[in-house]
Amino acid sequence: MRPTIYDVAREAGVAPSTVSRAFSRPGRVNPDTVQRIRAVAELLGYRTNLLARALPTGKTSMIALVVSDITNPTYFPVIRGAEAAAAEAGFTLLLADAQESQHTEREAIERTLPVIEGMLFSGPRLSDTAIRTAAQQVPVVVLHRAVAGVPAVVTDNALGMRQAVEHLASLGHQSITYVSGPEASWADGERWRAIREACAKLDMRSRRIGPCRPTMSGGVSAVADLRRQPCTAVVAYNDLIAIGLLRGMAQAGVRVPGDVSVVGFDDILGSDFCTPALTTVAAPLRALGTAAVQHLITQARGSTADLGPPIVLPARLVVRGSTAPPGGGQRGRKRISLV
Amino acid sequence: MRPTIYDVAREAGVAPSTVSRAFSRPGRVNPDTVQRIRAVAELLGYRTNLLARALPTGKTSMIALVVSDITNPTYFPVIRGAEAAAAEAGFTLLLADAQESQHTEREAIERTLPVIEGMLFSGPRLSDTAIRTAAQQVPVVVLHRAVAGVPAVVTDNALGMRQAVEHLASLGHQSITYVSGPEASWADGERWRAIREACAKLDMRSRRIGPCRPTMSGGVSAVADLRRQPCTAVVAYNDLIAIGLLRGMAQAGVRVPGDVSVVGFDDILGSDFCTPALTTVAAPLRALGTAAVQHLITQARGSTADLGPPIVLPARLVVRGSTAPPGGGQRGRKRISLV
DNA sequence: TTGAAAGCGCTAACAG
DNA sequence: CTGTTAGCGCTTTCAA
Repeated sequence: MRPTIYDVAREAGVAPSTVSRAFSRPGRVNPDTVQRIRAVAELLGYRTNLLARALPTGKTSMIALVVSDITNPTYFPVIRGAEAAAAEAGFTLLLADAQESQHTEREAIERTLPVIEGMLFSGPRLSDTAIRTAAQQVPVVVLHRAVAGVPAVVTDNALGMRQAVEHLASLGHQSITYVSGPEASWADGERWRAIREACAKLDMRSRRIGPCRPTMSGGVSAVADLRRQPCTAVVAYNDLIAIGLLRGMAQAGVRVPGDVSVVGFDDILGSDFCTPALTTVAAPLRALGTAAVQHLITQARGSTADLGPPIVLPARLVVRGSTAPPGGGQRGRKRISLV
Repeated sequence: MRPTIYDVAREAGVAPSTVSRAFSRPGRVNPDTVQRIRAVAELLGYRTNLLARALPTGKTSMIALVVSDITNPTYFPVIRGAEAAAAEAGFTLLLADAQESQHTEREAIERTLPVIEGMLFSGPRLSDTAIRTAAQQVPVVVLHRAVAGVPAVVTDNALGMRQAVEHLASLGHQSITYVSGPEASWADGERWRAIREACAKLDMRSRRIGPCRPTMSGGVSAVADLRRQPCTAVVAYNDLIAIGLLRGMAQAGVRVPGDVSVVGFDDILGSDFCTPALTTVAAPLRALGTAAVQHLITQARGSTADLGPPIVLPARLVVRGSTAPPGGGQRGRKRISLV
């Protein structure tokens, strides 16, 4: 059996409550006593049972991360960042996958709610109200999306897209086609708006096609649409779509970046494997995870819940091989980067 | 406040213990009473507090997955599979990252041990004895590695490598160079041995270079070694190395698969993005995760711990564009697959 | 089949 | 600063 505070108390010749104090608020105990208790505990291999502690206090040292679809490579860096930040703060991360289903997402909430001190939603499919309801029961932070009244951490989509547009402009492109993602997506709206505005400012034309499933095959099938109304530069909702475009174009004999330049969004793993390597707006995915966890823990432990506006993390353009001046033939090929 | 069994008991006009029974062993309660209790519970929005249940029973419905390095894309599908299987069985998954550090891995174990019903290790860096020690305290399943006396789920490395060798043989290659992974890796040993044996059987020569960090840059730097002793076919320890090789060779002006064929292992996300798309041994990553969780839960809930031999899951070769007959010049290019 | 009572390991008042 | 005394919400004997 695992030793308990009672075992330690007996060995150390103190009351159980003193042992408890020695671990939870060492300041309130005689330093010598703490020493002794620590020593005995060490000897016996005692470790406080977080579960038992949680019952009276409600402090479980656990937070849950609910991702809308664990299959989406975008979320992996987020998970990593969240895990790292949680571990650093002494928290354990529960991972739940909503599998793109509102029902499953609700289930996950119900199941973990009594066990956790806070909940992170990455790309939730839930309605704003559903999220607000959850937020009333437990501290919540939403990622990749802004929900009024709920703390959020998001990518600076506008900043990223502006850089993409400026990059294309500087290469000499006159117009941009945006291949949009899921219709209901908050991020999609933001990205498209940013492109339109940036184009307007630079006297470029902008056009939008889609919506398009945010997957590689979604991108492949968007190529047909794209060829119907040719253009020299396309920006995709995300990397998966962009890579699909690359694929589809290669098949169709369209050269990238010779005939058309392609820009992605996210900088997922693999966006530098493809040929040509993808020029893309790198979202601060890992940082999003860390920031969200920190925000959540502050909220959970801190007294006042002054949420403030969403935390916006900067995105930055990574120029690789898929963009070049219009009509540049093979010229862009040399840009393939090894990073 | 969340309703408790006491609230339900009062409303339903029964004793709290009866409510408890109604949920934990409905068989031992009058069906009508169960009905009534269920109804009241539903009405009040009661859900049993897993934490509180866990204290007296030790059944937390949680299992931990400790991955050696959450950064490694190989583990993504494993995590997915594990999460899915856990959720299906009504378990919640705790995720911990050992960050390639034995110390962190130990910490994770210590921290989660009292909270969980079982523990999964994916590619642990711990010694066999350390793992066995953990296995004495709580049900354990190890992935990607065989540890005597501890249940394990592994890839059929030999089967996979045999297919790779046969494929290369059928293309007409006479010898194979294996670019090995981390020295201490159990899987590396298995893979190299399988190649040697398969080559011997087919009258092919085999050679091994490395060890090599299992990363893309590891692969890039292995190219120098490779060029010192030219060959027509190379098999890499994993996809990351293989993709690095592709990169390094492209830079060095070596054509793949024209001048040399390359085969990877794992079939990670992105191995089909690269150019040429990588021929690789697809490890049953997702299945590994699911199987491990199922095995673990059986063990945790089942009475007798008859572990038996490791569960071995089949691997299969996925032929894409990076392999072709030796001296085939550009011939292989057409093989690029879209899948 | 049901109720009463004790306790899981820990914390949190409240005295001393 | 430390000991005593109640619980946290649930399960589990033990009687009835």
